[in-house]
Amino acid sequence: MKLHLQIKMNEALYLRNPESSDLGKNILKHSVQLIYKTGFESFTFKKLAEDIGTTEAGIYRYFENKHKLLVYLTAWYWSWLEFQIRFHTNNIKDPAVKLKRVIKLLAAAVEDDEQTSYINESLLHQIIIAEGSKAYLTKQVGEDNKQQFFKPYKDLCAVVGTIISECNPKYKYPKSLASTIIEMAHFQNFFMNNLPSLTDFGKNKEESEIIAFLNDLVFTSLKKV
Amino acid sequence: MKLHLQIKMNEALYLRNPESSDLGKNILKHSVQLIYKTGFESFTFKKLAEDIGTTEAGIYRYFENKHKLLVYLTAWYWSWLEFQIRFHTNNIKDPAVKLKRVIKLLAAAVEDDEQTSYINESLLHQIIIAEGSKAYLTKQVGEDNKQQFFKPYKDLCAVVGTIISECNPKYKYPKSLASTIIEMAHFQNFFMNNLPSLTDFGKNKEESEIIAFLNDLVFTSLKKV
DNA sequence: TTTAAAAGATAGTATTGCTATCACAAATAA
DNA sequence: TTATTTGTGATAGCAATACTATCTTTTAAA
Repeated sequence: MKLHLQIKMNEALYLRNPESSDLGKNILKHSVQLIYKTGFESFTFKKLAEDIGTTEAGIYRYFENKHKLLVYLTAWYWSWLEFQIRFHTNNIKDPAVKLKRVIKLLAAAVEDDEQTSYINESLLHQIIIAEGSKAYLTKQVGEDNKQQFFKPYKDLCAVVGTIISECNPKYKYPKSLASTIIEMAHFQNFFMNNLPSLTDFGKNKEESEIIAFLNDLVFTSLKKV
Repeated sequence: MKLHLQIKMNEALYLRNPESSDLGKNILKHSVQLIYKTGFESFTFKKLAEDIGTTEAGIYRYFENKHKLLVYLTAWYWSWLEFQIRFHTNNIKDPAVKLKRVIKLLAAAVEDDEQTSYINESLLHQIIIAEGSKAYLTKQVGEDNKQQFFKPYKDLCAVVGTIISECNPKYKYPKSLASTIIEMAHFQNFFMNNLPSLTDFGKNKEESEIIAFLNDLVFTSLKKV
């Protein structure tokens, strides 16, 4: 049985649904590769078109601009990650065990799940680390938020926040702690690889150490006094 | 007595020292205002030149491109903040009291220190919140790091990390905790104002709550068992 | 089999991100 | 004092980016 996970995306993110055609799927696939390779700043629709073997105008029929495409990719990632979390924490009763699983899923490298789709999750994970926050660190964040572009991210935070509250119902900052561990799972990874003196993991560059750090951070915070 | 704080900047960040002339100082002053107003993405040297009343070519004589200017401004900010921290924690013996001061300085709105310089620290603080991470979230981060562009940021993290270690010498992640609280002081502020459901401060939007959250996070982590 | 939708091909335009050149004024050195 | 350097202003220009428009061909649904 070949299971195909379909993620329902916000329609305001695209002009034509990229999942509805080969060209659209190619846009997603090659944009992940190209952004990964060149970074978001020097990524252009022209280069993407050349990569795919189509024309610039062709890309513009799917996405209004590269910012929308980045928001699409990040939204897709957060939705996918929330599914992964629900799947891998299903039937776990102990919220602390659950939370540990979540932290591992957030901070561990993603193994590419080839049959899932035309999106390489492992590359996308790297994109989220380096470019993810650019999706919301803009002047249009308010507009974009009104259009619900960040719903998948907020949903994920809410899921994590709920587990935190299950661990300790008296803890006062479940949402902020949730967004902190999500952001730090990525930032500490970026720092470890690029500005290692900002972390304690510079020697080994092992993501297991990031996981240990986050576990320590979270579980001492949630310890009932 | 009018004290004038001079920050020694990395010379590779500029082509001509902006602190050495009126035009240069105007570039710094107006770039802070314009980036604050329009965001870094739509900020251009053309617009900046119009704002100042000079020409685009004039700006290019000082800075190679807008990325270098952003890195300059962030480096200036971190240097300035490190000075603030050293100044305001001077003679405090208890490292825990010191750390609390630091967290407050990181997370509290900056009151503009008019006589300090032609840079509006309060606006610059807002720029760091919204644009600061774009200084290093690029493909050139390795190159930029080699040229020591992020030294002020790393120095600040080191200072905070040292205080953390003074609080609890056995704590295993002083640097990562330092970078976490610095980043979160800014991100939680951005979230509070733009994506409030990612935080627990949405109702009141008081930065004192961010400070309380960070204090809780840090001091439970550092509690000796 | 017709007809509509998607894709390809090509053109064009405004803005961005620069570089180059020349003239002029002010500061500085001889 | 004159000569010379240095900074600034003004203008031009060019390649790349970020789109929009139109027309034709292919594909696929009715």
